[in-house]
Amino acid sequence: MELRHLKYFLAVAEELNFTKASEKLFISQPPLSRQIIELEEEIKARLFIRNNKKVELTEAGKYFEKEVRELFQNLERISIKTKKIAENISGEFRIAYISSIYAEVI
Amino acid sequence: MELRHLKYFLAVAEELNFTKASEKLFISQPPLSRQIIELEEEIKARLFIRNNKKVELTEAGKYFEKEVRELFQNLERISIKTKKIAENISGEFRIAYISSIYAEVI
DNA sequence: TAAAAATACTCCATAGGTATTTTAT
DNA sequence: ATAAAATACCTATGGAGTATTTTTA
Repeated sequence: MELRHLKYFLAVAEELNFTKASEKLFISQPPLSRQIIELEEEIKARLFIRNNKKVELTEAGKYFEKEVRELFQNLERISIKTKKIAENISGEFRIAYISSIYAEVI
Repeated sequence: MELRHLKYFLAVAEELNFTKASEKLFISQPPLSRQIIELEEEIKARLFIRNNKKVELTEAGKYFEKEVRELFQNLERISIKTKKIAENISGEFRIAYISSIYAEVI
């Protein structure tokens, strides 16, 4: 499983239409279908019902969507905070340096 | 960013040695180094210090490791529960079917 | 019969491999 | 002098595209 699978899943869960979701993702429909099938095979759970012309989320799919949305939000939050920590380290260093009576602005 | 990047990051964070981590991941060292650099570029934070022969986590890297570990645990939990829900749905259906007075064991 | 998903292939981008260089002790 | 990461380049797996078939309402 890769984040790609999860991202594609969210697009289909939102559009409930593989063709529309593929356009939104700027890929064609067949690879999108394949990635979703791969995901369903990997987690061993059917996520969509493609019975009656319209695509629906299964109960498992509904749960998965909610959780995967949170997971992406988490990842975003983690990435931003990691960047902030990296900046703060150099930030603190810069302040300490400037606060020296020998400091020059460079 | 893909889960691959995060998985590789955790391996290096654990081994603190790119060569050993690459062996553990069954890939060679150069692609591992590249994937880690890609990750650092994407989140715009240096995760490792490769100064003095030994690899160390930066402060940002330490935070990122902790959070990414949790993220993977979450993903595992989500996947398992999704599978359980999918099984329960068919499980309930089977019970409902068998409970019918017309039911046959098939 | 029409709209959309699945299948069958082809192509190509990039993950991964090999060889080598750089770096730091 | 050595151990390990980075760089350069090559290979090949699998993600994405195109054409077509299948499905079901």
